[in-house]
Amino acid sequence: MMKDQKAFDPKSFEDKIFEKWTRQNAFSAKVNPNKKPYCIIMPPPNVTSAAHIGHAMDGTLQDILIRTKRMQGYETLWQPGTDHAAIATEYKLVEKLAKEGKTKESIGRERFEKEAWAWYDKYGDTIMSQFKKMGFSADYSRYKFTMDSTSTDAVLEAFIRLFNKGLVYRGKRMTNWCPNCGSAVSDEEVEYIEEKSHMWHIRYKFADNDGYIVVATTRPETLFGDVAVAVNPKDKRYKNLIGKYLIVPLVNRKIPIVADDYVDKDFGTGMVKITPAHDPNDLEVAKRHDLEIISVIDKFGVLTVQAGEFAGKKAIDMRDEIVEKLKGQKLIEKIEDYSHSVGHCYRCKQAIEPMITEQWFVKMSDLAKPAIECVKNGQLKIFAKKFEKNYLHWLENIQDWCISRQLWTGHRIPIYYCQSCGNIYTSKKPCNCPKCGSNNYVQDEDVLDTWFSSALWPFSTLGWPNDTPEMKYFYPTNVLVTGYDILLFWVTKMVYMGIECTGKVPFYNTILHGLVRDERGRKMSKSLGNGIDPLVVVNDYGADALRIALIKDMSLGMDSRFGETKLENARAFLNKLWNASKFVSLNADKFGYTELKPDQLNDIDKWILSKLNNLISNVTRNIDKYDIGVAISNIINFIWNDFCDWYIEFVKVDLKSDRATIVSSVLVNVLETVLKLLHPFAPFTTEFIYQEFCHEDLLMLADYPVFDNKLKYKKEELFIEKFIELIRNIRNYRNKIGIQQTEKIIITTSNQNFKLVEYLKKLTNAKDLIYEKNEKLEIISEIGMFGIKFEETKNEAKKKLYEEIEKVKHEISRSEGLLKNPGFIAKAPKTLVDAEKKKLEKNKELLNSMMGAKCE
RNA sequence: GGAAGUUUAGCUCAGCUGGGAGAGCGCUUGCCUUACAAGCAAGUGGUCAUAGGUUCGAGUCCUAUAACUUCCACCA
Repeated sequence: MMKDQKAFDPKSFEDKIFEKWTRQNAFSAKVNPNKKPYCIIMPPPNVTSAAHIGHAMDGTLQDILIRTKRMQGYETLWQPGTDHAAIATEYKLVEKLAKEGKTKESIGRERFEKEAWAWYDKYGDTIMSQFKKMGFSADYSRYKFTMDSTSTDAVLEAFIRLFNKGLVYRGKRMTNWCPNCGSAVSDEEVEYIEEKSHMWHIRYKFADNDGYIVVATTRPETLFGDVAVAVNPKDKRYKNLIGKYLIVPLVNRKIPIVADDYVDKDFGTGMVKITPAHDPNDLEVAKRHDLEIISVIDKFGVLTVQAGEFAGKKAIDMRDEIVEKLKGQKLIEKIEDYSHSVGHCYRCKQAIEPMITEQWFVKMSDLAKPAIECVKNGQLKIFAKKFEKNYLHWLENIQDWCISRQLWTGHRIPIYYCQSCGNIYTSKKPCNCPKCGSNNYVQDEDVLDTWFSSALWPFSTLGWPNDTPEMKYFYPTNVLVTGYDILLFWVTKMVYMGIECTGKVPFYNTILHGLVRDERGRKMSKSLGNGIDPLVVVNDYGADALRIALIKDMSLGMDSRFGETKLENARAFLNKLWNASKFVSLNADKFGYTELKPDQLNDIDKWILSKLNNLISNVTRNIDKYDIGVAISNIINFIWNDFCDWYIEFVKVDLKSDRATIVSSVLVNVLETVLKLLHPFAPFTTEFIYQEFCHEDLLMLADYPVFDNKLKYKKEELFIEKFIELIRNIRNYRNKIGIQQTEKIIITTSNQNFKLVEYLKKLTNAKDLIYEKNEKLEIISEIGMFGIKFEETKNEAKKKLYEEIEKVKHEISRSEGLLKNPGFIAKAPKTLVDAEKKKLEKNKELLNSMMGAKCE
């Protein structure tokens, strides 16, 4: 067991500990009216692939909160699940089928859906087993999936409610079309990428003479769809051209020159070709001028018959050929280099084609209002606060949400078209037309945007629309933890759908963390090959090291870097804890341990207990503020510095004395308390060590430590801090003058009342401490004057003393300057002025004694 | 074009409501001191991006500037 094991070896116990938790159902949540509920709904990872390091951080943060609250006596539910990610999954499935020489059409919708489910199950299982490896204490028995029956029921209910309220409508509008995915995508799913391209200046001849004008375009292949050329009405150059007609090159169609404010007369040539079928702005112009809409690119990105000889070929591939042809006809004025941003599908990275299609939309104006309000009035808080601006700005300017997707993966839209009477109706299950009773109906072919089901996730997982005990007890949930990158995609949707469907905000607090970048600060990506597999890390360093490395330097809303250095550091810390525990355990076996009795404690014991007590309040406060990185740093500093470097070193003295049982008891007490504080961060290691102390119960279900006023030993705490300073001074001093740490020295002091002799000797490696005044060198501390006996005076000693004197002199002049300043005396707080005066006095005394010390 | 964030030691980052610059890693020196060399002790290292301002006092508040990052919008 631990005592026989030289070093921390997480592989030897992690799986066993997890089994133990599982066997005791330690993760399971029940509706328990005797306890306060605390609930976190896990953001569902996409089933497109295994979990990555970002999920590891996201989950670690949630697990820390859940485990802390569980120990603090809340009934905690951490609700896990996964998301079907329609577009992304369909993309991967189609890719997979292509490798097998099939297409989705060739196997048909039914078989395709079967394939999809096999995929969902495979990755859902993979992700959950990864989460278990990382120690995430979610209630896996409640695993949900955005396509399972409960989620489907919620989706149908929500859709029908919105439809009946008139908040869902169908419209023929300009939408973002991904020719590669063969589907519309929402505004949020379009990613603008800066691309180097050209601006082609094309000549358009007049209909009635040989003259021409020049328009500039970045998309020459759309010219077949031109229905006008627009100029700004205020543009004097072209005023007399308005109303004249031009001929579209290559297709020889006659189009008018119109005037419209939309045109910027200073951009390009001040003339814009209007292609309403493939540009949202052009469409607006066309509407104003009652122009025809000519579609030249179809759903596959292929040119239509309108493109004449180019029809049937991919529009993007034909660009150069079209330009060549124009060149041949001397219709190209010039070609400029030009870089502009082009919309791309965020999944498949192909260029988006704006296209007029018929889609279903959710009307946003009414839904957005309460979602804005709840953040403004503080009902819903966003951490870090800076993101509230983004959130509000987004919702205040939101456009209607396109929710239909031309895919087979996802929830099929519950809309039916009666073939007999033309009625359009919605229903949870296929049913005869409610208007004419006909059974001749068809369901809409499209599926819903994945985010439609994700938007319902905080309550669909709890059983909504049914009035389940879970809904009553756990909803609204307490906190949502996710990356700031999906604040606008997802968080906003959950809020307005939550308020619309349940009348309540879905969660009170939102924590937004940053992205995990690689050690050099680069985004992790497949193309760079710098991605890190969490399971590989768990295998190499252990789950707890992974967790600590991920969150230690994290601050909310900021990207963080991650790599070997941090992992090694985290593992070193756990190894330190391991060895400290071994030390405590060995001594506990040898000397036993009891309840602490205050009258048996000396100043050093009180010091560590008081420090521990402070730690409890700091950690608790920081976790409540979601300063998770600060909280873990507090704990690490306490364990490594206060407990290991000082307290354990101090008590090595006591363990050889009749105080052995007393300090052994303090050691056990401090260790167990700190294990509890650390448990949410490093669950495996702490649980394992705790079990080594022969506990029947689980650490993860133990009571969380609370600040205890009785353990506040302010005086002793300060005194020992001074004592530690003294030891540091002596070590520093002897080091500077070249007496090695291993070499025994004799310390002298004039402080007859000094009681901590044995500790001082042990920690400075002194042979003896003798009472004697007027040493060659004096070390001043508030505890007294100490010196080191030398056989010879050394030059370094003189130098050192000189340096010290200079330092004190500097301090004196600083204090004097400050105290001479009338403004400071008048306006600074009294306590500060008094403290400064005291400091001055003390330093003057110190200087005197130093000047008195002689170096021969 | 609009907005937000960042800028502190060689590197990664802390620094709460303004009151003497911090940690870890790295580096230097000395140590296997019977829990731990994944360790111990000591040390080196910063005009807190720049310029102004408010204040008795500014890393901290205000105003500009610069660099980097991100989000939003997008003019053909």
